[in-house]
Amino acid sequence: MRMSELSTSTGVAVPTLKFYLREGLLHAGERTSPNQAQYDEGHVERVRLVRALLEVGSLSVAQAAKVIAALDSQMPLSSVFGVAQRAVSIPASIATSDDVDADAAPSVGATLIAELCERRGWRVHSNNPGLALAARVLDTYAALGLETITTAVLEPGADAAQLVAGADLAAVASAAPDTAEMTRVVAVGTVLGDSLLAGLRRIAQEAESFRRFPLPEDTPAPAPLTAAAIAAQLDEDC
Amino acid sequence: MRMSELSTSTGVAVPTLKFYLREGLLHAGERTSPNQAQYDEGHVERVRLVRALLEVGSLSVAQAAKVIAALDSQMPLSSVFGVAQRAVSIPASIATSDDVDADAAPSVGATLIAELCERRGWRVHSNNPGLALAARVLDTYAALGLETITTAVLEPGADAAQLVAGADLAAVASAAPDTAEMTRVVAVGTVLGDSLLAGLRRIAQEAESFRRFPLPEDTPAPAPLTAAAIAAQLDEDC
DNA sequence: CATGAGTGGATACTAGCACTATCGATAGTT
DNA sequence: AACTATCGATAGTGCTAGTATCCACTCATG
Repeated sequence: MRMSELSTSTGVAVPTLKFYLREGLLHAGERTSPNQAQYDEGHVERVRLVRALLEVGSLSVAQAAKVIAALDSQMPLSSVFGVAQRAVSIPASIATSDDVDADAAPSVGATLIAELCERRGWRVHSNNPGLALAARVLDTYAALGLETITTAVLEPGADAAQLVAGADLAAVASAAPDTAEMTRVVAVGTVLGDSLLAGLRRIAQEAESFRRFPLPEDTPAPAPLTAAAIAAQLDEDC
Repeated sequence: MRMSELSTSTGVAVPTLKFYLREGLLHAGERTSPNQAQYDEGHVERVRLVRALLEVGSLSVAQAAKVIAALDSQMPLSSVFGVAQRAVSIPASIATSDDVDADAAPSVGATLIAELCERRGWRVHSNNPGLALAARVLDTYAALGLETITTAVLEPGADAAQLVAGADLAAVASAAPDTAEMTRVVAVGTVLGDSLLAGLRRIAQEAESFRRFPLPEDTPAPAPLTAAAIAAQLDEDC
């Protein structure tokens, strides 16, 4: 398979493929001569994976490159988990707000999260990116004077997280063991799982809101949901 | 309060504040003369909210502007919910993959999601952005040949979503009713909640992974977690 | 009341990101 | 031989989120 064929069969433009090659998102094809190469199904699959990470997982090219590198090197599964987790984390770097109290207290959020882990017996390394991510959100709630959200949401959120994490691990276990599929499940599941969960949350929010605040009976209930209606949404931007 | 004071008390540079004014993220100050204006606590709060949406919620300026506009207009709560939900949605626009079968079947993901809602009695409008978001992720799993993830994760994910959604609504209910705080809770909770959940998920994943695959007993267990260790992570980039 | 820092507003510029276009020297195809 | 396609390199594009600069003005201070 030549590059143009790779292009047409993935729907990605040739210059973009070259770009991915440069950036290490796509491994080089097999050389047949100094300036000619052959690509195969593996490349097609790889491109699809890359597009999934970029478009659906909304990773940056650099982040995706890290995930890809972790897949390619024969890393232990646990490391792939870590890399995938880290890839999705946010650049961070909130400017240390100058006016705020500078006493050495290590931020409300950090304390709450540490306590949460303690309470639940969650053993994690202190470099787990989720710790900082969650702590920052809680700090932000506090900074906005909305700690009411924290109290209402933290415990149920932890329950939910535990539930999903169990399923995540089950997904890994259900993959053909020892194969490359296993690492792909870890990477893809970790990266795209956030989006899936976010989507389900939005649906559940609206459903729950209808449950709690039923419409006045004269308002028409939302039309029953069809797959076609959802598919229609897939074709347009927001 | 003048602009420079607003700047120092929020840690945001003056030109950036001007930029936010231009983009409608920040309402104009009270004029005292043709080219002079006064700002107050409301502006400080607003800037903090904006920074939270941008940095922690990682919204774009345009998305944040929509959320802000929803807060400012006296919208019904339910609409604010919708706007906030929509603001977090992803640009979408996956190129309709040319090679894939073009029979009118409305995508695996859409079908799965529609069935899920049916099964659980979730009543939602078909324009709920979560529907397309979740459906797209499922489609991506399928396109990558990883429907094993779907089967392992969809139901627990829905359980988790229900749990969080309940808490989200409880958070709204716990805010002082009728005040502007309520709408702020909706907006902030919706936008930042995704990040919180993502963080908790990463923590739970690692904890669960330790639970399922205990370390060989010679490996040292991770050091017990302290708030300070988490706070340390907050200060660096990835 | 002069002076200099600060202000609002407009316009222009910048860095980073994810491509996209073009070029020259080959290589395969007809 | 003619023509298209390819590799690799370099340069350019469009978008986003700010920065920087300029201007006319104004306010606080000396």
